[in-house]
Amino acid sequence: MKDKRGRTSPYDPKTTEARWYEYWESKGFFRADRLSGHPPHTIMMPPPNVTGALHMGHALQDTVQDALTRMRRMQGREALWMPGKDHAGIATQNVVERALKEEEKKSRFDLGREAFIEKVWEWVDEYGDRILQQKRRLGDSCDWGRERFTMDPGYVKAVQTVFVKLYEAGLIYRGHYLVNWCPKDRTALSDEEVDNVEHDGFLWHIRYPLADGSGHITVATTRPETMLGDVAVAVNPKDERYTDLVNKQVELPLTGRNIPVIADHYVQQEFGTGVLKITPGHDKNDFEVGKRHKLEIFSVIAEDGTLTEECGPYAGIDRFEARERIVKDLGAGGLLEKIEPYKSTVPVSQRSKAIVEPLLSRQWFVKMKPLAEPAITAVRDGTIKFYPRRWENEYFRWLEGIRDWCISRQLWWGHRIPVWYYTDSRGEIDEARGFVVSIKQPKSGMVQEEDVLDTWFSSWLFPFATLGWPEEDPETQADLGYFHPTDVLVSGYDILFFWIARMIMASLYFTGQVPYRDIFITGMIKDKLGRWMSKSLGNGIDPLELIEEYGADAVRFYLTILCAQGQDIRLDPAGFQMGRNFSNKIWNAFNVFGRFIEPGKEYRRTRSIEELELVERWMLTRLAECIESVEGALVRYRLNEAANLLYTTFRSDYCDWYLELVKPQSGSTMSEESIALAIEIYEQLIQLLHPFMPFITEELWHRLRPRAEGEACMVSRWPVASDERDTVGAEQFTFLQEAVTSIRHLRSRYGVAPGKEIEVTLSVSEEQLGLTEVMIAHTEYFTKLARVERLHVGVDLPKPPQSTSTVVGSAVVYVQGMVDPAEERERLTKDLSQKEDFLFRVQKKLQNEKFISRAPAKVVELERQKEADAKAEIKKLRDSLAAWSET
RNA sequence: GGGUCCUUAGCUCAGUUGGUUAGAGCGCUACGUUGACAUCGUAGAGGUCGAUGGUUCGAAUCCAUUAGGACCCA
Repeated sequence: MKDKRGRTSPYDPKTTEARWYEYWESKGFFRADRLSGHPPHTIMMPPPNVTGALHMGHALQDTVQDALTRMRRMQGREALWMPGKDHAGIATQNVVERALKEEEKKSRFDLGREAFIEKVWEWVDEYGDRILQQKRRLGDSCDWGRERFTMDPGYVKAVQTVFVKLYEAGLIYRGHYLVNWCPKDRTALSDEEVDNVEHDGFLWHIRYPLADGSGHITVATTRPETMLGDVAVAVNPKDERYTDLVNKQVELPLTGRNIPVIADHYVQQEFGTGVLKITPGHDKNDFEVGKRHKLEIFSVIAEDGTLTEECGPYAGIDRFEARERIVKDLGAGGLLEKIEPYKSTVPVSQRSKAIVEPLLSRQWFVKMKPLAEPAITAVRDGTIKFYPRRWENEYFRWLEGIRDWCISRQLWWGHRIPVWYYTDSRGEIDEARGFVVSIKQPKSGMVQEEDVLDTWFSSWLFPFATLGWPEEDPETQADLGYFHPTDVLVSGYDILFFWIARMIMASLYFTGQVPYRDIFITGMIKDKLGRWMSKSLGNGIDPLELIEEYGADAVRFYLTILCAQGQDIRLDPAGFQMGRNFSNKIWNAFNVFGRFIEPGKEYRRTRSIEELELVERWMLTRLAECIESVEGALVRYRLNEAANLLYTTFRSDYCDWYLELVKPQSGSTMSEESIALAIEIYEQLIQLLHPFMPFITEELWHRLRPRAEGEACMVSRWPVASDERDTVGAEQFTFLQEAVTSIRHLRSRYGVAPGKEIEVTLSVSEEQLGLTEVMIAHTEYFTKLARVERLHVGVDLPKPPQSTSTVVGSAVVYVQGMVDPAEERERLTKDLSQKEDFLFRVQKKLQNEKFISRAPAKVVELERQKEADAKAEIKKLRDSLAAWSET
């Protein structure tokens, strides 16, 4: 650990991380076994997409999950962190299609369904594990032996069983509805997969001539290309401008078709001209209007986004090109009254970014209301709790307004819907004969539904499908019974509806249990400027590069520090230096006593707390308090608080004060007893840090003491806050700290050379009499920390000649040998006025009768104490100042 | 249009159920290589907690209004 100059070299994560990960895994520490006899603690990892690569969101969420898992494991729970990966229908299909095009210049249609799926499997086999390998670099302590893929045979069975059961319960139905259609991916989408994006468009005012030749009516629309599918124009029944025209016929331009003018309250009079074209085949609202008025439905846009055969001269043209042509043709016919700029929202596919087309098609749906109700109750009655609470509102809002879920996708990669159709003599599907819902082919000759299921239709089963459901053998039953319900789900709010809420519905319906009791919602990671990280912006930060540069522990620790109660995180990669610096500090601190450790020797403290040094008693007290606070922070999922507490305790308490005082003078060595306590405290601190920084703590834990084969920090027993405390000693030490700080302050102000030794007089007040002895006994502390050569302590000592002073509570610290009256007066005057301001505020409070009568006694007592302290300090300051005025 | 969140030191952010003389990291200033650590230490500068009004003995924290920003839903 030393370089040529005899200096300790910085901590190098590369030499430890891979080694310890292999060690843990080879010892089976990640495995969770229900026969252990320990109470379980389960976390389900949100399964990453097989196509994915590790990004900062994973790094953050895994850090949280791993910290919770490791802490619980150390606390004696049988901690299962269940890993898996998601087949991610569209995403994966797209990736493989792209690869196919690049490598073989082929489309999936060139290969055909079977061969294409074969290709996808090859791809999954080759690259699917990449992200899970990357997660190992972070130190994730998941039970890899249980890893599940949402396309595993067992998982497939779970998905199909769920489909069949929901169908049999009347919760799945098939029907022709207007669905969100993505012309790019050529599949239906659920409402959740569609974003409404505002864009700058136009409002076209188009004249529809009246069939009787008595003029025209002007329609305002944002989508002229769909006019070919118009079946009516509509006005508001209250709109007097158009009352006469209702029930008349108008001629649909460019088609010659006659369509009626209808009255419907859906029409807003203020919008455009107050006349809407009704196109039930391509607009959800129009669809409803059409239903009310029993109008026909025309589809004029095909699945690929081009206009259909029925569109005459426009057939086969893409919808946006058709828009331009139609507008042009209308203009040429004198039917275009005006065009005005107009901001409207367009539905966009979250994945492909293509504009979604409402299209009439035959799809499969889940009736959600019956599933949603118990899920609402579970959160309402507190069975499930959100951290932070505010996400409950969002959850309720969605579930209370829930709409049926379109689960069929016109893709090839995914769970094929377990529905079978009869065929006719030519082998063609004969829909007229209906269908059979079944996992197995019900009859030879029957063919399976071509559509696959929405990816989320498999992910929503994750908490129980990964634990063996629906197998009924006793082994898996027992596992499910033991690990489910899980304890906490850690996830981002981006998949609150897609996944979190749906899991609750599925678990409740199929297992009768909630999937988890707590939901910890993390913030999302943004870039330095607050923008989402995305490939197209190129502003992503690769966690693996960060690990390479700073080490996994540093990355994890800094992410934990940032992870405050669901707030989004603006990430500045330079910030990870903090984590690295802290790692290094931990590493070097060990060296202070570590270099005196005799190999193979076991150091155990024999002294009781009464026999310890003042600083040791103080440190033990601080440690116990720290453990309590960390504990409290962790149960409330305040990981950032826990990390902060440990940071301060380690850095300022342990390193800056404790180690500075117990480390030996140059040339001498540390006593065995002293080493033993340093080890004891250090050991607990690194155990507490282990959940956040597993690698470095494991390494140091082994250097600390001789360890038996198979022991490890990660499976060591979590420290318990000890009763071995000395609050009186701790207070005395705190006073000493303040005195030292003020001496250092004076040294600094007077520019005293660091090596120069000084003489100090400490004048305490009568009430502090007890301190005198303690301070004298610890002159050495002053020497070590502030280079005080001689220390005089007494009650109300006079100001030594040629000295400067500062006030610490009701005590005065005089530092001899440095004097500058002007400087002194200035500083003391400033301190005095500050203190007087403070006293004024406190007294104002105390003079307020209402405060005395209404505030809790404890608070009043505290203020009284403040008043007394401030008065004592002011007195000392005045005295000092007076002494200066005399000279 | 409905809803949620954010606004605290130059920057990025913490701040339990209202009671601290409002904190951290980075940055900045001065000094410093004393046998753990310059990926460090010591000392320091820097904030009327977006604005206004209210509730309260007491407000960064609760309520209302308002300004700016982010997001979700329609």
